[in-house]
Amino acid sequence: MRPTVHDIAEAAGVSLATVDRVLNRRPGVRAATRARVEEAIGRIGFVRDMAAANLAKSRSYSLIFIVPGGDNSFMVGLRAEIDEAIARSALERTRIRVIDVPPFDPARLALVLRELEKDPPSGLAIVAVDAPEVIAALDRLKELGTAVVTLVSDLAGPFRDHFAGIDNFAAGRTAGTLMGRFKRQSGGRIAVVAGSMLVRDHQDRLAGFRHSLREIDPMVEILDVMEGQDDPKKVHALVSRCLERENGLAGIYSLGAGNRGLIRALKEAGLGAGKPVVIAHELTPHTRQALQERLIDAVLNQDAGHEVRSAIRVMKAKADGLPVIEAQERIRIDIFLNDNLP
Amino acid sequence: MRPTVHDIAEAAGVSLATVDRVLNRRPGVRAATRARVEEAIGRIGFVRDMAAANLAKSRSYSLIFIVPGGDNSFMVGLRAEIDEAIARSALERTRIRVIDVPPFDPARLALVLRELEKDPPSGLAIVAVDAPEVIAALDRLKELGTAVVTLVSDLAGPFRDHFAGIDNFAAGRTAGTLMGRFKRQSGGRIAVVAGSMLVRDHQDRLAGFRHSLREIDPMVEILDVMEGQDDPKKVHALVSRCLERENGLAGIYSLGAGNRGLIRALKEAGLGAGKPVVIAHELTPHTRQALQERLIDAVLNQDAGHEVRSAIRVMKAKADGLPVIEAQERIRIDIFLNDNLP
DNA sequence: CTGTTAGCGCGTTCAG
DNA sequence: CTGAACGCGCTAACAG
Repeated sequence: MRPTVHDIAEAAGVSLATVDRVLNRRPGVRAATRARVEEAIGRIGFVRDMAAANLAKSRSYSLIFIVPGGDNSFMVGLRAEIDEAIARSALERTRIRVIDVPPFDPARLALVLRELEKDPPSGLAIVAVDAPEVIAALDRLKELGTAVVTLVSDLAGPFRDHFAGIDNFAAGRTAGTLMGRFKRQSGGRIAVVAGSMLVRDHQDRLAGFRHSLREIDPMVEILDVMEGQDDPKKVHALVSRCLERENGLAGIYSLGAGNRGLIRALKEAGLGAGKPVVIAHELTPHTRQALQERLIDAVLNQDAGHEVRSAIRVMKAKADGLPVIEAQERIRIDIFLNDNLP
Repeated sequence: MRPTVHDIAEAAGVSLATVDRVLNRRPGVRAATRARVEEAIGRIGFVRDMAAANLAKSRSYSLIFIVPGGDNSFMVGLRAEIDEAIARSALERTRIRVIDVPPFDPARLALVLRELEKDPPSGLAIVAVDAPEVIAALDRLKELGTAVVTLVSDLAGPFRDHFAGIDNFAAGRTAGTLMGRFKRQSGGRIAVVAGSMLVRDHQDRLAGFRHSLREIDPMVEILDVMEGQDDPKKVHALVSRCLERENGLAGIYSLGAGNRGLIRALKEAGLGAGKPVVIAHELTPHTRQALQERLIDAVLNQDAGHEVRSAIRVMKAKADGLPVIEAQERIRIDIFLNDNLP
């Protein structure tokens, strides 16, 4: 049988209340008594039963997710994963709420965060935009005791407790290597489609891609980045024009969203055997089908379900001051070919 | 506030004990009463607090892992992950025990399983060997109420509740596609090293590999499989001889363990630019370094830590008759290049 | 068949 | 500064 608070009390010759005060680092215990209790805790190897503690506190974690709205397939999938987590949350003393914000709107985001200060949640997971007012607001929430987790897009610095997302530089490097090795011959021109060069994820991916592709194949020519704003229509227009202009394109790297437009452009171009090697990000119904039809050669993915579950685990752990299992919370860069689709 | 058993009792006009009997499907309740209680449960939307229930029961899950001994790097890593889980298990009302068995020894395995019948654990995770006596023993344990999870190597059929491992056929297909696309020119001879063609994982991987590689490059010639018994020394001898004999080998697929031997043979051969494309399984310290030194081109991996944690979650859930989150328990086929190493 | 009561391990009053 | 007593949501004896 595992030792309990009673055992500590007995071993230290004090009462339960005193043990509790020591355990929860509350004032009102003489230093000597405290030392005695702590010694007893160490000696008998006590570990607190968090389940029982939470029951006694009737603690219920209030967790908030802030995600950008819009019809971006990836974000839609992310929302779906959060909804599933909400469905399960009743079982787990957890109240999860989602707040939608317009994409790429720091002012609005900061406003929402200020609102939260009135009733600070135990945890906040946020698809962050890198702006001073956002960082300031997060900082204040942290002061108020909220555990802050950045989701998908990171924000370097001390204003967050954890990042639930992938290493985008490594993802770009991986795409570069795959591109270099999938091409049938060295050299050639490579097109790159991004959402916007203003967000860090996309910058990092591009930098990684350039780096590793040039290393593998110095002869390659990487064309100017096309920015499609993650909008299928814009991406379609850009890629169509590019395919017309550039005869015999060797490859296309789509590092943002809006892949529906890319796929449509590829189909319309009706390329044959010499089709460019295409690498895209995020497994959605569209990219999945394109992979099966061999229109896309590889998809790099971040598992939104894993990100959401991980964010929840981390927020709870941080709220309780508990350690997290690093390996479990590492979000992998998934590589999908037509052969290993889930 | 969430409804509790008290609320049910009040709503149904019965006592707590009766509610408890209904909730736990225990006998001793008239059908009519039972119906009333069930109606009330549905009406007020009650969900049982498992943490409180487990506390009251002072339930503690006893979980057993059975893994083959030996110095195979992958299995060593698996054991390490189990040990970490054991270190955490004190916090989670879980007693985890590991039993080592000699590898590939069905008789011994069956014996160990028979021993367990005396005091059936709540859950059993086993790296299974596909043999009738093993299956029979597992079947009996299931009868006794043990949740059975196969680990790494599956056993098709109803004698297990869950498989914590990868789809090896898909893994082989993925390796085949990577091989076909990483080769600089079509055709050529490909060597395959396996542990033993008697285990299912290896059969499946080979079949998948053949399938997809032939589809991508029909001109390729796949040499006879070399069986190295997952033993570095044997693998080294086999590969060395093969490299000597086969001048200008286009690729090597190592679908088993013992990669230390493969790597040593590659180094000794001192191949230059025309070195074969090498694809191996399982990320270990050795394969990781070989990937960094560009001796190996890609490593397919199953995350042992994920497998262990997943097995534990599933055993607990099955023991409680709770549902599992399928997506969370799916073990991915990780693809590692030099760019995305964790 | 049904109800009463005493805990499970911990947190939190409210007296001393 | 310290201790006794009650309750969190649920289970399990033991009565009725």
